[in-house]
Amino acid sequence: MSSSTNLKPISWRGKGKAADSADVHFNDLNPTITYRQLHSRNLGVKDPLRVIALCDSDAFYAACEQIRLGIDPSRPLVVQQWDSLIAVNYPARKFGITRMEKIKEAKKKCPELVVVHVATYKEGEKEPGYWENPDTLTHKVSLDHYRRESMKVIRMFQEGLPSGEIEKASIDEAFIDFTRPVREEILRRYPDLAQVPPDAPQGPDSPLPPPPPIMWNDLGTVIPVSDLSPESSVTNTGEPNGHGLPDDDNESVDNFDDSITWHDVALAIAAELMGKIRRDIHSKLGYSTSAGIARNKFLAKLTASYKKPNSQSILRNAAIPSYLKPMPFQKIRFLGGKLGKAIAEEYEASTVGDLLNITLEEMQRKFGEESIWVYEILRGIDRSEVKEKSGVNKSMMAAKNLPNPITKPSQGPHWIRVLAAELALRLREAREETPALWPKTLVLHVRLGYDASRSKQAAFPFTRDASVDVIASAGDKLWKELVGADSSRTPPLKITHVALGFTGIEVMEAGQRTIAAFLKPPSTSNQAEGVDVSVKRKRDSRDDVEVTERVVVRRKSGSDSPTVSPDYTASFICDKCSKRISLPEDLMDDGLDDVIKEEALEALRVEHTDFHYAQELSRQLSSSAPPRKFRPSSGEQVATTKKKAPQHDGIARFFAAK
DNA sequence: ATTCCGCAT
DNA sequence: GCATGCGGAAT
Repeated sequence: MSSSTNLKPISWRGKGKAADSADVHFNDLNPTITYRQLHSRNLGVKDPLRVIALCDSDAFYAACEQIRLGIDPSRPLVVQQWDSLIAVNYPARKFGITRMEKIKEAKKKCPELVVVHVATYKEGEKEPGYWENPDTLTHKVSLDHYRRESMKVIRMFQEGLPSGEIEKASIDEAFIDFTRPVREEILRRYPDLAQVPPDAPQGPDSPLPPPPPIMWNDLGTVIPVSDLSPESSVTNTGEPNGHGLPDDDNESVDNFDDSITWHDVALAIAAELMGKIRRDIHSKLGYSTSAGIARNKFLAKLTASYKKPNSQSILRNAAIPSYLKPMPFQKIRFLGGKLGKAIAEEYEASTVGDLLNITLEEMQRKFGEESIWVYEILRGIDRSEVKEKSGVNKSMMAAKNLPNPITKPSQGPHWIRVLAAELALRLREAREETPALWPKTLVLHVRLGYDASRSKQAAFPFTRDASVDVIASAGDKLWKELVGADSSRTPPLKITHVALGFTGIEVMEAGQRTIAAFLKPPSTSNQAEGVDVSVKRKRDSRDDVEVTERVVVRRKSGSDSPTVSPDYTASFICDKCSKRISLPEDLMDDGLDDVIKEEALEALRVEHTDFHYAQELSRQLSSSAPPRKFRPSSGEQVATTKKKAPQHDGIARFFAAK
């Protein structure tokens, strides 16, 4: 009722401004493709040959455990977290087992069910493990294994598609932009199309010749053009199907061969490529996947759920209207929540078809300007791009609900230590992949009693060896600031949730990365020893310039006396800033090859020069964007910002000897 | 910077 | 539910 009035419209995801819906392009399901369009490279979301796929793993957590334990994939298996289930594989679904069910019930439905409890951190342990009887009072869930497996899958996408953009959308799914690889393949298969025929009536703007016929048979399930039954898209039969790929079958392979378009050819090629990668993933890693292939992200996502598990579905443009019409719109991404509910109530609607006669103006009046996004989605239009996200998250959080709430401030450090152990491990592993990964801040969240929650953040020291101790003590400090140390307080302390996390995690770019490549990775076996090079960033009040101090911290772990004055042999003096620029000292010990040192020094020199150049640019330029290599990876600009120096002004900063 | 919210898997 | 992750917005 009135609750729908003050609804915050969902965020506008498309880049551009709101479309004039007279933008015929997106409405045209059968555009004529010209040579110019085929040869063009940068049509973006308006590319008439755009092809996007969404590929996700079937019951991913369950599959992870099944593979880890070498269990026959046809056996019913669930993943348990405390008393409930967080994943149910397809064989188990056949017994009617669902998530959000108690293990008791599940076992009753299927006595031979394999139940695996998710790994947990035990207090004091540095690594998670699969313990006998994990207790929510003393243990903390670890999803590390799933993250690691997820990365393996993502890597296979990336390797299988050097020219395609990959957006990791969640732990078990990724969007893939096939537009470019498909175009390359079209030109490879039909080389004649590379040239505009001399007799083409309108030169490059002439339409392509008629497309070749398509053999869909092994490419996946083609969503039929005329099937109006909602059942087909909703039901999940959960066929027994642990084994081979592909299992796709087309009920109606061909009652549309005369209507084949070049976009269908593009879809078919994408399906071929997608199938190859999926088979590869299955044979190399063991995971079965499902994919949807269509002209944009939203349709790809919807299409992926057409048939699961272990299959792929293809949505031809011609089938879009009939596929969408009976679709319950609350299944659509971003319409699963409040907005979807409000719309359903407002118009007493449940399917996309029910909403098709609501005009744009009407919707905007009720739900705000931005509901054009909804209006378009209902018509199969989605202008959002596949944004390259290789899997390095911008934040990393470890959280714990406390069924047994903390009542005394002194209990904080215990859980903080557990969370810190997880963060340390995760950061270390992330850096095995991407050495040049640097978290900027550490945040501590706590929830008090019912609803109130507070958080506190602080800069995290720049250190390559972010050990449990470093993280935990930084966390403890935040805890003190947040909770205080006094155990006597007005409303008695009652903390039901603690979370510790890194934010602002960034990958160093080009020049910087070359340096990072030379950094010795922290010893994985014994990370308690070693030298931390941390840097304090301080503001110099006088001239508003950032100064840095180099701080060498020696960690405990028995043995050795602190080494304090490193011997800087490999260094140079920059004639621009007349600073001595040195290689990190830990590169200098353990008899590193001189040649390598030289290369590292050279990389450092290049990087340092780049740094000055970037500064130069940021001073001079105001209009044009800086070259990519000088931009922080997260996308904030360097050149256009008012700040005196780019955020990563440097590794130089960290390595410059005073 | 902090505190929310809402969305999603 | 739980454990995450993301982005936006109000303060």
